[in-house]
Amino acid sequence: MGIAERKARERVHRRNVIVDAAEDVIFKYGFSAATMAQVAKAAELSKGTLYLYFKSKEELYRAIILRGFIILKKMLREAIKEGNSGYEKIIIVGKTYIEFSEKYPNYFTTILDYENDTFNLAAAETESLQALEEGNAVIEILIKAIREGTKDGSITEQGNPFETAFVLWSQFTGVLQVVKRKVNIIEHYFSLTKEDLLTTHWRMIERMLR
Amino acid sequence: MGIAERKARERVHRRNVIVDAAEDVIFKYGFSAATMAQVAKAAELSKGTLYLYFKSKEELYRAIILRGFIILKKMLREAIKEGNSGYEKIIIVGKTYIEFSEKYPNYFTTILDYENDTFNLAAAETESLQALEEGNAVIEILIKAIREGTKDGSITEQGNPFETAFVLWSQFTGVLQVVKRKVNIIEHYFSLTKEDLLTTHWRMIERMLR
DNA sequence: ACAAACAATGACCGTTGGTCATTATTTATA
DNA sequence: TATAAATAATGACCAACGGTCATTGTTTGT
Repeated sequence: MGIAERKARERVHRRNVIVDAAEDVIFKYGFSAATMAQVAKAAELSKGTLYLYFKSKEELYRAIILRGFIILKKMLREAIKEGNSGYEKIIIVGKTYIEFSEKYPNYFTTILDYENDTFNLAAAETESLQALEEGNAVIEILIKAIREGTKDGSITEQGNPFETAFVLWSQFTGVLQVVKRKVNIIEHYFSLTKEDLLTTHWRMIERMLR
Repeated sequence: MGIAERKARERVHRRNVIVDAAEDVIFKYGFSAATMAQVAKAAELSKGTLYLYFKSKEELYRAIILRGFIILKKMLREAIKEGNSGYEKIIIVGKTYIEFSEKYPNYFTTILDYENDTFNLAAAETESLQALEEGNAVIEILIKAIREGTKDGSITEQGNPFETAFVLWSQFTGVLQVVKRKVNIIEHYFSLTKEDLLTTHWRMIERMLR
Protein backbone atom coordinates (compact mmCIF):
# COMPACT_ATOMS: atom_id res chain seq x y z
CA MET A 1 0.00 0.00 0.00
CA GLY A 2 2.08 2.97 -1.28
CA ILE A 3 -0.73 5.48 -0.97
CA ALA A 4 -0.37 6.01 2.75
CA GLU A 5 3.36 6.56 2.32
CA ARG A 6 2.85 9.00 -0.51
CA LYS A 7 0.28 10.91 1.53
CA ALA A 8 2.63 11.01 4.49
CA ARG A 9 5.37 12.31 2.21
CA GLU A 10 3.08 14.95 0.79
CA ARG A 11 2.06 15.98 4.25
CA VAL A 12 5.67 16.37 5.34
CA HIS A 13 6.43 18.31 2.20
CA ARG A 14 3.53 20.68 2.66
CA ARG A 15 4.50 21.18 6.26
CA ASN A 16 7.95 22.21 5.14
CA VAL A 17 6.50 24.57 2.57
CA ILE A 18 4.54 26.23 5.35
CA VAL A 19 7.57 26.53 7.61
CA ASP A 20 9.57 27.96 4.70
CA ALA A 21 6.90 30.56 4.13
CA ALA A 22 6.67 31.31 7.85
CA GLU A 23 10.41 31.83 7.98
CA ASP A 24 10.30 34.30 5.13
CA VAL A 25 7.54 36.30 6.69
CA ILE A 26 8.57 36.09 10.34
CA PHE A 27 12.26 36.77 9.71
CA LYS A 28 11.23 39.76 7.66
CA TYR A 29 8.66 41.33 9.96
CA GLY A 30 9.28 39.68 13.31
CA PHE A 31 7.04 37.24 15.11
CA SER A 32 4.43 39.66 16.45
CA ALA A 33 4.13 41.76 13.33
CA ALA A 34 3.97 38.82 10.95
CA THR A 35 0.43 37.60 10.32
CA MET A 36 -0.94 34.19 9.50
CA ALA A 37 -2.57 35.69 6.41
CA GLN A 38 0.86 36.72 5.14
CA VAL A 39 2.26 33.28 5.81
CA ALA A 40 -0.69 31.67 4.03
CA LYS A 41 -0.16 33.88 1.01
CA ALA A 42 3.57 33.15 0.91
CA ALA A 43 2.82 29.42 1.13
CA GLU A 44 0.13 29.73 -1.57
CA LEU A 45 -2.40 28.21 0.77
CA SER A 46 -5.45 29.40 2.61
CA LYS A 47 -5.20 30.48 6.18
CA GLY A 48 -7.38 27.61 7.33
CA THR A 49 -4.95 25.10 5.90
CA LEU A 50 -2.14 26.38 8.10
CA TYR A 51 -4.20 25.29 11.07
CA LEU A 52 -4.47 21.77 9.69
CA TYR A 53 -0.71 21.56 10.10
CA PHE A 54 -0.04 23.73 13.12
CA LYS A 55 -2.14 24.29 16.18
CA SER A 56 -1.28 27.95 16.49
CA LYS A 57 1.05 30.70 15.37
CA GLU A 58 3.28 29.89 18.34
CA GLU A 59 3.49 26.27 17.39
CA LEU A 60 4.45 27.22 13.86
CA TYR A 61 7.16 29.44 15.26
CA ARG A 62 8.46 26.57 17.34
CA ALA A 63 8.96 24.62 14.14
CA ILE A 64 11.31 27.39 13.06
CA ILE A 65 13.07 27.32 16.41
CA LEU A 66 13.56 23.61 15.95
CA ARG A 67 15.28 24.21 12.63
CA GLY A 68 17.60 26.64 14.37
CA PHE A 69 18.60 24.09 16.96
CA ILE A 70 19.18 21.46 14.30
CA ILE A 71 21.50 23.76 12.36
CA LEU A 72 23.36 24.68 15.52
CA LYS A 73 23.73 21.05 16.51
CA LYS A 74 25.07 20.17 13.09
CA MET A 75 27.58 23.02 13.20
CA LEU A 76 28.75 21.95 16.64
CA ARG A 77 29.13 18.30 15.69
CA GLU A 78 31.13 19.24 12.65
CA ALA A 79 33.37 21.78 14.37
CA ILE A 80 34.16 19.72 17.43
CA LYS A 81 35.93 17.09 15.40
CA GLU A 82 38.89 19.43 15.09
CA GLY A 83 39.47 19.61 18.84
CA ASN A 84 42.40 17.66 20.24
CA SER A 85 41.58 17.96 23.91
CA GLY A 86 38.54 18.50 26.09
CA TYR A 87 39.57 22.08 26.65
CA GLU A 88 39.92 22.74 22.95
CA LYS A 89 36.52 21.23 22.31
CA ILE A 90 34.90 23.44 24.91
CA ILE A 91 36.47 26.47 23.29
CA ILE A 92 35.30 25.29 19.89
CA VAL A 93 31.75 24.97 21.19
CA GLY A 94 31.88 28.60 22.30
CA LYS A 95 33.43 29.84 19.08
CA THR A 96 30.88 27.91 17.05
CA TYR A 97 28.01 29.32 19.07
CA ILE A 98 29.27 32.81 18.30
CA GLU A 99 29.74 31.90 14.66
CA PHE A 100 26.19 30.57 14.54
CA SER A 101 24.83 33.77 16.04
CA GLU A 102 26.58 35.76 13.33
CA LYS A 103 25.94 33.50 10.38
CA TYR A 104 22.29 32.86 11.21
CA PRO A 105 21.15 35.91 13.15
CA ASN A 106 17.51 35.08 12.53
CA TYR A 107 17.80 31.56 13.82
CA PHE A 108 19.80 32.86 16.74
CA THR A 109 16.92 35.19 17.53
CA THR A 110 14.56 32.23 17.60
CA ILE A 111 16.82 30.48 20.08
CA LEU A 112 16.87 33.54 22.30
CA ASP A 113 13.10 33.62 22.13
CA TYR A 114 13.05 29.99 23.08
CA GLU A 115 15.34 30.58 26.04
CA ASN A 116 13.10 33.35 27.22
CA ASP A 117 10.01 31.21 26.97
CA THR A 118 8.60 29.62 30.07
CA PHE A 119 8.24 25.97 29.53
CA ASN A 120 5.27 23.99 30.67
CA LEU A 121 6.40 20.40 30.34
CA ALA A 122 2.94 19.02 31.01
CA ALA A 123 1.21 21.06 28.35
CA ALA A 124 4.00 20.71 25.82
CA GLU A 125 3.14 20.25 22.15
CA THR A 126 4.98 17.97 19.78
CA GLU A 127 6.90 20.80 18.22
CA SER A 128 7.94 22.24 21.56
CA LEU A 129 9.14 18.89 22.79
CA GLN A 130 11.27 18.38 19.73
CA ALA A 131 12.86 21.80 20.12
CA LEU A 132 13.58 20.85 23.70
CA GLU A 133 15.21 17.58 22.72
CA GLU A 134 17.40 19.38 20.23
CA GLY A 135 18.30 21.95 22.87
CA ASN A 136 19.32 19.09 25.13
CA ALA A 137 21.34 17.51 22.33
CA VAL A 138 23.30 20.73 21.99
CA ILE A 139 24.07 20.75 25.70
CA GLU A 140 25.08 17.09 25.56
CA ILE A 141 27.85 18.01 23.16
CA LEU A 142 29.21 20.42 25.70
CA ILE A 143 28.83 17.94 28.54
CA LYS A 144 30.88 15.41 26.63
CA ALA A 145 33.63 17.95 25.97
CA ILE A 146 33.76 18.86 29.64
CA ARG A 147 33.97 15.22 30.69
CA GLU A 148 36.80 14.72 28.26
CA GLY A 149 38.57 17.81 29.52
CA THR A 150 38.38 16.64 33.11
CA LYS A 151 39.66 13.21 32.14
CA ASP A 152 42.58 14.38 29.98
CA GLY A 153 43.48 17.08 32.48
CA SER A 154 43.13 19.94 29.99
CA ILE A 155 40.73 21.70 32.37
CA THR A 156 40.79 21.79 36.15
CA GLU A 157 38.31 19.75 38.14
CA GLN A 158 34.89 21.35 37.71
CA GLY A 159 32.55 19.16 39.70
CA ASN A 160 29.43 17.82 38.01
CA PRO A 161 29.89 18.24 34.23
CA PHE A 162 26.14 18.63 33.74
CA GLU A 163 26.11 21.65 35.97
CA THR A 164 29.22 23.08 34.39
CA ALA A 165 27.76 22.65 30.93
CA PHE A 166 24.46 24.36 31.72
CA VAL A 167 26.13 27.21 33.51
CA LEU A 168 28.69 27.76 30.77
CA TRP A 169 26.01 27.66 28.14
CA SER A 170 23.77 30.04 30.07
CA GLN A 171 26.59 32.49 30.60
CA PHE A 172 27.42 32.36 26.94
CA THR A 173 23.83 32.88 25.93
CA GLY A 174 23.55 35.76 28.35
CA VAL A 175 26.55 37.52 26.88
CA LEU A 176 25.47 36.87 23.30
CA GLN A 177 22.00 38.12 24.10
CA VAL A 178 23.31 41.37 25.49
CA VAL A 179 25.65 41.70 22.55
CA LYS A 180 22.77 41.22 20.15
CA ARG A 181 20.18 43.40 21.85
CA LYS A 182 22.17 46.08 23.55
CA VAL A 183 25.46 46.76 21.78
CA ASN A 184 24.16 49.94 20.24
CA ILE A 185 23.25 51.27 23.67
CA ILE A 186 26.44 50.05 25.31
CA GLU A 187 28.45 51.52 22.50
CA HIS A 188 26.59 54.78 22.83
CA TYR A 189 26.88 55.12 26.60
CA PHE A 190 30.13 53.29 27.31
CA SER A 191 31.99 53.16 24.00
CA LEU A 192 32.35 49.40 24.12
CA THR A 193 32.16 47.28 21.00
CA LYS A 194 30.87 43.80 20.52
CA GLU A 195 34.46 42.59 20.20
CA ASP A 196 35.42 44.19 23.50
CA LEU A 197 32.68 42.32 25.29
CA LEU A 198 33.37 38.99 23.65
CA THR A 199 37.11 39.27 24.30
CA THR A 200 36.51 39.92 27.97
CA HIS A 201 34.06 37.07 28.12
CA TRP A 202 36.65 34.74 26.62
CA ARG A 203 39.28 35.82 29.08
CA MET A 204 36.94 35.01 31.92
CA ILE A 205 35.97 31.66 30.50
CA GLU A 206 39.62 30.68 30.18
CA ARG A 207 40.28 31.58 33.79
CA MET A 208 37.31 29.55 34.84
CA LEU A 209 38.43 26.44 33.06
CA ARG A 210 42.19 26.43 33.47
CA MET B 1 -0.26 80.16 41.27
CA GLY B 2 -0.71 76.79 42.99
CA ILE B 3 -3.13 75.41 40.42
CA ALA B 4 -0.50 74.31 37.95
CA GLU B 5 1.37 72.51 40.70
CA ARG B 6 -1.72 70.80 41.98
CA LYS B 7 -2.60 69.69 38.45
CA ALA B 8 0.89 68.34 37.96
CA ARG B 9 0.63 66.46 41.24
CA GLU B 10 -2.73 65.03 40.24
CA ARG B 11 -1.33 63.97 36.93
CA VAL B 12 1.58 62.18 38.58
CA HIS B 13 -0.79 60.55 41.02
CA ARG B 14 -3.15 59.32 38.32
CA ARG B 15 -0.20 57.99 36.36
CA ASN B 16 0.85 55.97 39.36
CA VAL B 17 -2.66 54.68 39.81
CA ILE B 18 -2.57 53.46 36.24
CA VAL B 19 0.80 51.77 36.67
CA ASP B 20 -0.43 50.15 39.89
CA ALA B 21 -3.44 48.77 38.03
CA ALA B 22 -1.28 47.64 35.13
CA GLU B 23 1.00 45.79 37.52
CA ASP B 24 -1.92 43.97 39.09
CA VAL B 25 -3.28 42.88 35.75
CA ILE B 26 -0.03 42.19 33.91
CA PHE B 27 1.62 40.33 36.78
CA LYS B 28 -1.50 38.23 37.05
CA TYR B 29 -2.09 37.38 33.40
CA GLY B 30 1.19 38.18 31.71
CA PHE B 31 1.88 41.01 29.30
CA SER B 32 0.30 39.52 26.17
CA ALA B 33 -2.79 38.12 27.84
CA ALA B 34 -3.49 41.24 29.88
CA THR B 35 -5.73 43.74 28.11
CA MET B 36 -5.95 47.48 28.27
CA ALA B 37 -9.64 47.14 29.10
CA GLN B 38 -8.73 45.13 32.19
CA VAL B 39 -6.17 47.71 33.22
CA ALA B 40 -8.70 50.49 32.71
CA LYS B 41 -11.23 48.70 34.87
CA ALA B 42 -8.68 48.05 37.62
CA ALA B 43 -7.71 51.72 37.55
CA GLU B 44 -11.38 52.76 37.54
CA LEU B 45 -10.82 54.75 34.39
CA SER B 46 -11.88 54.49 30.80
CA LYS B 47 -9.63 52.90 28.25
CA GLY B 48 -9.21 56.17 26.40
CA THR B 49 -7.81 57.82 29.49
CA LEU B 50 -4.96 55.33 29.66
CA TYR B 51 -3.82 56.66 26.32
CA LEU B 52 -3.71 60.18 27.68
CA TYR B 53 -0.98 58.98 30.02
CA PHE B 54 0.78 56.30 27.98
CA LYS B 55 1.38 56.11 24.27
CA SER B 56 0.84 52.38 24.07
CA LYS B 57 0.56 49.16 26.02
CA GLU B 58 4.32 48.66 25.59
CA GLU B 59 5.08 52.08 26.98
CA LEU B 60 2.91 51.36 29.98
CA TYR B 61 4.80 48.14 30.50
CA ARG B 62 8.08 50.01 30.36
CA ALA B 63 6.87 52.10 33.27
CA ILE B 64 6.63 48.85 35.22
CA ILE B 65 10.08 47.79 34.06
CA LEU B 66 11.37 51.12 35.29
CA ARG B 67 9.96 50.42 38.73
CA GLY B 68 11.77 47.10 38.72
CA PHE B 69 15.09 48.72 37.96
CA ILE B 70 14.56 51.32 40.64
CA ILE B 71 13.87 48.67 43.26
CA LEU B 72 16.90 46.68 42.17
CA LYS B 73 19.10 49.75 42.27
CA LYS B 74 17.91 50.58 45.74
CA MET B 75 18.57 47.04 46.96
CA LEU B 76 22.05 47.10 45.50
CA ARG B 77 22.93 50.49 46.97
CA GLU B 78 21.77 49.35 50.35
CA ALA B 79 23.47 45.96 50.30
CA ILE B 80 26.80 47.11 48.97
CA LYS B 81 27.45 49.22 52.03
CA GLU B 82 28.28 46.04 53.92
CA GLY B 83 31.17 45.13 51.64
CA ASN B 84 34.68 45.68 52.97
CA SER B 85 36.59 45.15 49.76
CA GLY B 86 35.97 45.42 46.04
CA TYR B 87 35.75 41.67 45.80
CA GLU B 88 33.19 41.47 48.56
CA LYS B 89 31.13 44.17 46.92
CA ILE B 90 31.10 42.32 43.63
CA ILE B 91 29.91 39.21 45.40
CA ILE B 92 27.25 41.21 47.18
CA VAL B 93 26.02 42.58 43.86
CA GLY B 94 25.56 39.02 42.61
CA LYS B 95 23.89 37.80 45.78
CA THR B 96 21.58 40.78 45.76
CA TYR B 97 20.64 40.22 42.14
CA ILE B 98 19.67 36.65 43.03
CA GLU B 99 17.78 37.87 46.05
CA PHE B 100 15.93 40.38 43.90
CA SER B 101 14.96 37.69 41.42
CA GLU B 102 13.50 35.62 44.24
CA LYS B 103 11.87 38.37 46.23
CA TYR B 104 10.36 40.14 43.24
CA PRO B 105 9.89 37.45 40.60
CA ASN B 106 7.46 39.61 38.65
CA TYR B 107 9.80 42.56 38.49
CA PHE B 108 12.60 40.23 37.59
CA THR B 109 10.51 39.00 34.69
CA THR B 110 10.11 42.56 33.48
CA ILE B 111 13.87 42.98 33.55
CA LEU B 112 14.34 39.83 31.53
CA ASP B 113 11.80 41.15 29.06
CA TYR B 114 13.73 44.37 28.90
CA GLU B 115 17.00 42.55 28.30
CA ASN B 116 15.39 40.57 25.53
CA ASP B 117 13.97 43.66 23.91
CA THR B 118 15.73 45.16 20.97
CA PHE B 119 16.28 48.75 21.73
CA ASN B 120 16.00 51.36 19.10
CA LEU B 121 17.88 54.28 20.55
CA ALA B 122 16.67 56.71 17.93
CA ALA B 123 13.00 55.96 18.41
CA ALA B 124 13.20 55.78 22.19
CA GLU B 125 10.29 57.09 24.26
CA THR B 126 10.61 58.88 27.55
CA GLU B 127 9.73 55.80 29.53
CA SER B 128 12.18 53.61 27.64
CA LEU B 129 14.97 56.06 28.12
CA GLN B 130 14.38 56.20 31.84
CA ALA B 131 14.43 52.42 32.12
CA LEU B 132 17.66 52.50 30.22
CA GLU B 133 19.20 55.08 32.53
CA GLU B 134 18.25 53.00 35.53
CA GLY B 135 19.73 49.93 33.89
CA ASN B 136 22.93 51.85 33.41
CA ALA B 137 22.84 52.99 37.01
CA VAL B 138 22.73 49.38 38.12
CA ILE B 139 25.74 48.55 36.01
CA GLU B 140 27.58 51.57 37.35
CA ILE B 141 27.36 50.11 40.83
CA LEU B 142 29.11 47.01 39.59
CA ILE B 143 31.71 49.02 37.69
CA LYS B 144 32.56 50.90 40.83
CA ALA B 145 32.97 47.69 42.81
CA ILE B 146 35.25 46.26 40.17
CA ARG B 147 37.40 49.38 40.12
CA GLU B 148 37.68 49.20 43.85
CA GLY B 149 38.60 45.53 43.72
CA THR B 150 41.36 46.17 41.24
CA LYS B 151 42.72 49.00 43.32
CA ASP B 152 42.64 47.22 46.67
CA GLY B 153 43.98 44.02 45.13
CA SER B 154 41.05 41.88 46.22
CA ILE B 155 40.52 40.76 42.61
CA THR B 156 43.15 40.09 39.95
CA GLU B 157 43.64 42.56 37.15
CA GLN B 158 40.64 42.35 34.85
CA GLY B 159 41.30 44.93 32.15
CA ASN B 160 38.66 47.52 31.40
CA PRO B 161 36.19 47.52 34.32
CA PHE B 162 33.35 48.57 32.04
CA GLU B 163 33.80 45.45 29.98
CA THR B 164 34.16 43.27 33.03
CA ALA B 165 31.01 44.70 34.54
CA PHE B 166 28.86 44.18 31.46
CA VAL B 167 30.14 40.67 30.91
CA LEU B 168 29.68 39.68 34.54
CA TRP B 169 26.19 41.12 34.57
CA SER B 170 25.28 39.42 31.30
CA GLN B 171 26.57 36.07 32.51
CA PHE B 172 24.61 36.44 35.68
CA THR B 173 21.46 37.40 33.85
CA GLY B 174 21.93 34.47 31.50
CA VAL B 175 22.19 32.02 34.37
CA LEU B 176 19.28 33.52 36.25
CA GLN B 177 17.18 33.48 33.10
CA VAL B 178 17.83 29.80 32.55
CA VAL B 179 17.16 29.11 36.19
CA LYS B 180 13.87 30.94 35.97
CA ARG B 181 12.62 29.57 32.67
CA LYS B 182 14.11 26.14 32.44
CA VAL B 183 14.74 24.61 35.87
CA ASN B 184 11.74 22.35 35.60
CA ILE B 185 13.09 20.90 32.36
CA ILE B 186 16.66 20.68 33.59
CA GLU B 187 15.46 19.05 36.74
CA HIS B 188 13.37 16.62 34.75
CA TYR B 189 16.01 15.65 32.22
CA PHE B 190 19.22 16.10 34.22
CA SER B 191 18.16 16.06 37.86
CA LEU B 192 19.79 19.39 38.59
CA THR B 193 18.26 21.89 40.96
CA LYS B 194 18.33 25.62 40.92
CA GLU B 195 20.80 25.52 43.80
CA ASP B 196 23.13 23.22 41.88
CA LEU B 197 23.28 25.65 39.00
CA LEU B 198 23.77 28.72 41.14
CA THR B 199 26.48 27.06 43.22
CA THR B 200 28.40 26.11 40.11
CA HIS B 201 27.97 29.58 38.73
CA TRP B 202 29.39 31.04 41.93
CA ARG B 203 32.38 28.73 41.84
CA MET B 204 33.11 29.88 38.31
CA ILE B 205 32.73 33.53 39.16
CA GLU B 206 35.15 33.19 42.03
CA ARG B 207 37.73 31.58 39.80
CA MET B 208 37.31 34.36 37.31
CA LEU B 209 37.91 37.09 39.82
CA ARG B 210 40.56 35.68 42.10
C1' DA C 1 -22.62 84.27 34.18
C1' DC C 2 -19.99 82.94 30.45
C1' DA C 3 -16.31 81.36 27.71
C1' DA C 4 -12.12 79.10 27.13
C1' DA C 5 -9.17 75.41 28.38
C1' DC C 6 -8.55 71.05 30.01
C1' DA C 7 -9.73 66.20 31.11
C1' DA C 8 -12.30 61.95 30.58
C1' DT C 9 -15.29 59.06 28.11
C1' DG C 10 -16.80 54.99 25.43
C1' DA C 11 -18.66 53.97 20.92
C1' DC C 12 -16.22 52.89 17.14
C1' DC C 13 -12.53 51.12 13.82
C1' DG C 14 -9.14 48.16 11.60
C1' DT C 15 -6.58 44.14 12.33
C1' DT C 16 -5.68 39.66 13.92
C1' DG C 17 -5.63 34.67 15.42
C1' DG C 18 -8.45 31.15 15.04
C1' DT C 19 -12.91 28.33 13.55
C1' DC C 20 -16.00 25.63 10.84
C1' DA C 21 -19.65 24.77 7.48
C1' DT C 22 -19.05 24.15 2.80
C1' DT C 23 -16.65 22.66 -1.35
C1' DA C 24 -13.22 20.01 -3.84
C1' DT C 25 -10.39 16.06 -4.44
C1' DT C 26 -8.85 11.50 -3.77
C1' DT C 27 -9.55 6.67 -2.45
C1' DA C 28 -12.20 2.46 -1.74
C1' DT C 29 -16.07 -0.38 -3.17
C1' DA C 30 -19.31 -2.60 -6.53
C1' DT D 1 -16.99 3.05 -14.62
C1' DA D 2 -20.31 4.89 -11.27
C1' DT D 3 -20.99 5.87 -6.55
C1' DA D 4 -20.07 6.32 -1.83
C1' DA D 5 -16.86 7.36 1.79
C1' DA D 6 -12.95 9.58 3.46
C1' DT D 7 -9.73 13.08 3.33
C1' DA D 8 -8.09 17.73 2.38
C1' DA D 9 -8.56 22.65 1.46
C1' DT D 10 -11.08 26.79 1.52
C1' DG D 11 -12.40 31.51 2.94
C1' DA D 12 -16.31 33.85 5.02
C1' DC D 13 -16.94 34.61 9.55
C1' DC D 14 -16.26 35.60 14.62
C1' DA D 15 -14.65 37.43 18.95
C1' DA D 16 -11.14 39.99 21.02
C1' DC D 17 -7.85 43.47 21.05
C1' DG D 18 -5.05 47.90 20.75
C1' DG D 19 -5.81 52.22 19.64
C1' DT D 20 -8.66 56.70 18.11
C1' DC D 21 -11.52 60.68 18.38
C1' DA D 22 -15.88 63.24 18.37
C1' DT D 23 -18.54 64.17 22.22
C1' DT D 24 -19.41 65.18 27.03
C1' DG D 25 -18.13 66.79 31.56
C1' DT D 26 -15.37 69.67 34.64
C1' DT D 27 -12.37 73.30 36.07
C1' DT D 28 -10.30 77.80 35.49
C1' DG D 29 -10.08 82.64 34.14
C1' DT D 30 -12.60 86.92 33.08
